Amino acid sequence: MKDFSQRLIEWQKHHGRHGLPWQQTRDPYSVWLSEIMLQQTQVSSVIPYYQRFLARFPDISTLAAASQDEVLAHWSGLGYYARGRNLHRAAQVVVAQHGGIFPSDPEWVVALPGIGRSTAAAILAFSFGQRRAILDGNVKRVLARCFGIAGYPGTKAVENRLWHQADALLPESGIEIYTQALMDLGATVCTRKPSCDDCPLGSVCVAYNEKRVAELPEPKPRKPMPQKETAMLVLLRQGEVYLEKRPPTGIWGGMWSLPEAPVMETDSLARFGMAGAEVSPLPERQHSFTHFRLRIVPRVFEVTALQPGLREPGGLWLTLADAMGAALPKPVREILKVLV
DNA sequence: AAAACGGGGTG
DNA sequence: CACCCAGTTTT
Repeated sequence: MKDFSQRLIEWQKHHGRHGLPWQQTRDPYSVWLSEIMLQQTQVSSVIPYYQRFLARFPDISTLAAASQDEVLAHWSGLGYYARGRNLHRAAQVVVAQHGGIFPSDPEWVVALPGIGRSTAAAILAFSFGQRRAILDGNVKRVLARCFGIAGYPGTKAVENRLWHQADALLPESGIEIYTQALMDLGATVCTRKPSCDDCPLGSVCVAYNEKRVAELPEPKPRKPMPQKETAMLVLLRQGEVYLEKRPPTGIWGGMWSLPEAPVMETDSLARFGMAGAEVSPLPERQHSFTHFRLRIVPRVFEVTALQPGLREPGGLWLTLADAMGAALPKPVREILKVLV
């Protein structure tokens, strides 16, 4: 598709990103370093790290000979330290297996730790001018929209179609500027909230012309989160409420919370060595965690008797005011708020 | 709070 | 192969 690549290349000349440090070189090691650092990290954050890193480790052999500690020290602040560890290990592989020369065979490149198919293609295109397709998150978005490719790009079938398109679209020449254009368009125009007015593909983009820009690419299908439920006991006695400290790890680790009981349980008070009467019910609430949703059924009791000598480890009677000053999970705070 | 990210690892 | 993960930023 000449139209596609030519539009991108023309657009790149005026609207793409130019003059970045790693665009001034074809040294494979420098290009490699930039591609790794740019994974999940924005250009502006990468630039100072890239320059410091190259100053200290100017070539693959120097990097391979360094200690992991020193490599990670130069990565410190960039995040995703597995990238730094993989880069370091890969440098040692390049020294051991390729005499310190970065390989130009894609099979060898993808075999290096931290380099997948797309990253390998980017490195080989930018450093050796090889005509290879990239397919990162940005490019997936551009292609899914431009060619109206439905389905979640994380599935093999959709990904295969995207790779096939990406391959078919490659220009005969100008792979470097074209590859950079795809990345830049995806990063600056064809974003999740795209600026289609500024897009050179507007007239050919299926999603744009069918007004499906917001629907493509399709998001990952979410499995319905497990729904759990618990009763939270609001135990009141002489104007005080009973709180207990949660275990240090897990949900709400180390925070102060209300004692919990199965929603069905009828004599929950007995488990706490107390007697009393249940009073007005409070409204239920839903709380969402990363991995499940929790239906919270608050149950309020006026406690009239404490088992003598009761020692609840981690339990504490607090005035409502003091309780509200403690480290409470949000739903607990909201339950207590209606009582003050 | 939830989605996205690229590579790696698991079943 | 489909799926999940760790660790982080963005929405």
